[in-house]
Amino acid sequence: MPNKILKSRQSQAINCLDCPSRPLCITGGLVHKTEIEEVNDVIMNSITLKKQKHLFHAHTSMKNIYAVYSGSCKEYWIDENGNECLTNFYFPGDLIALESIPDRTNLLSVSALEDSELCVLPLNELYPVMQKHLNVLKRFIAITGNKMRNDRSTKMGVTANERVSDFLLNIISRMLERNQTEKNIPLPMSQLDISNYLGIAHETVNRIFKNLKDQEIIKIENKMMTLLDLDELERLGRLDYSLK
Amino acid sequence: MPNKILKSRQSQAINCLDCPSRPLCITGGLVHKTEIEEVNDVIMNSITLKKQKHLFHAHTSMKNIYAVYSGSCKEYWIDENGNECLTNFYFPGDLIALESIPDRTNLLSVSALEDSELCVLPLNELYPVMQKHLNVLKRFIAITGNKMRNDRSTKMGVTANERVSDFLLNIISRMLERNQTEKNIPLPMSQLDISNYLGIAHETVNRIFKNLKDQEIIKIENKMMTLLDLDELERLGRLDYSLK
DNA sequence: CGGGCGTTTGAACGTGCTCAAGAGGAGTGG
DNA sequence: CCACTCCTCTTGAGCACGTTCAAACGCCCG
Repeated sequence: MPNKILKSRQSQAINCLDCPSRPLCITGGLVHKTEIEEVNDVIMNSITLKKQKHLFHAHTSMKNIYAVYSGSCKEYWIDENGNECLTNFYFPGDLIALESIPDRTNLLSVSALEDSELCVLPLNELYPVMQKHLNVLKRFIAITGNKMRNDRSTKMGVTANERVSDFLLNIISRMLERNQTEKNIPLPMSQLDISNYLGIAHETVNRIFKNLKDQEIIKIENKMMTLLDLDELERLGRLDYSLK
Repeated sequence: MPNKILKSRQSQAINCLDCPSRPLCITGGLVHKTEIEEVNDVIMNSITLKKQKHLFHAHTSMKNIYAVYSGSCKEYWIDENGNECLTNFYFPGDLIALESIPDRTNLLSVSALEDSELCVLPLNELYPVMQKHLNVLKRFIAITGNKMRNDRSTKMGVTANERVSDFLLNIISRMLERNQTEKNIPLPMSQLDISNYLGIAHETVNRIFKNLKDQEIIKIENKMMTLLDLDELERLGRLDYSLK
């Protein structure tokens, strides 16, 4: 696994208490300082991951879960024809590898969409903290529930237009949670990634993006999206994210 | 909520220790009798649910999770056009309402596909057992991970043939886990349910079923499926369930 | 400066949808 | 117990959306 640098977390001044993504992450909603600090103590290391480098590959063993501190990642597998099938995108505050817990095996690969930093949470050290602090236990289980909801919600659309609109609404909703404004939505993944995620030809994704831009519903330049007409985008999709 | 009968669990002689679905359910893998018994003690009641009756409706508050003891359920929501969008099927040993934990709100409805029995697990009473017994905590989190994997795996196919094949492979794999033989796979849901689940026209589902039957890959009669040619079904799908 | 990736656009084909209609089966009420 | 209704399953025909194939361009990165 080249280009992956492990650093002691202390030396980087990364700390849950002043992490901007804390509300979304595992210490989100916790009020007692001791609870937060005990989770923070579990996270000894962080990983710096250069663009396109892998956090882990499919069919490897898993010991840690990871929290995105900065940047973004994609999760995928390679099918029998060599196609890259994307299963998820991860942004700051998201936990990676929750799926790998049952048999401690990664069934999917994860790589960075851009230069990223990730916090390392050794699973075996996290369990005792959950046992000691009910609020940490509740928080962790709530996060797994939120992931189930999020994973479900992005692929319900039937037509290509619905799927792309729902995808954008999902990204927008997650970015607004992360204190981005609607003029400032990062889209770090390529259109090809989006097509592989949605199970749609990349030409179709491109044409739908063009339509959305021509109709002045969104604007995209330099991997950043500006939302111009939320009402119309919600009308095109099937989901209600209640973004108002 | 008509036709829903709550009984004291004791009076029904339903007990985790001799439940046939225990290996798949929350006490699966546990070896210490005290652990199993303390989980069992949390489950005071079971629910008898007649076919088509609801366990709960969307937009209601949630206090319990449910374990299917017998029968089967479907989970769905109604979109703005009144279409029933199926999100999951639940079989004996499966836990229902894990998604509802974050905000204690059901976003989806669940109803019975056939007469069913469900065990009621009050969430607030389950937390202390997880805190006390590391193995119960690990088991619960493993189940959430398994659900994430299962939810993901059924909708990756792009073509209608792939989606139907993957759906059948998923059902078969879950039924073999439940000690069914490949000559004896229950399909309690209607073709309409399957089409609503897969996001495919029900006519298309029917035609693909007809092809699978004509090619002697499967046989279906009276809501029971017989698997005749696993190799061919796996070739048609995209997933590898390694069912051999 | 060259190569490769990502994006854009066009044209033709084909899968799967829509609409329509009928048969079979289960459940309900008289 | 039968008749009626509704739901599910089945099959056909035409159409449309999205794919596939092809080609060209811009741009990032080495």
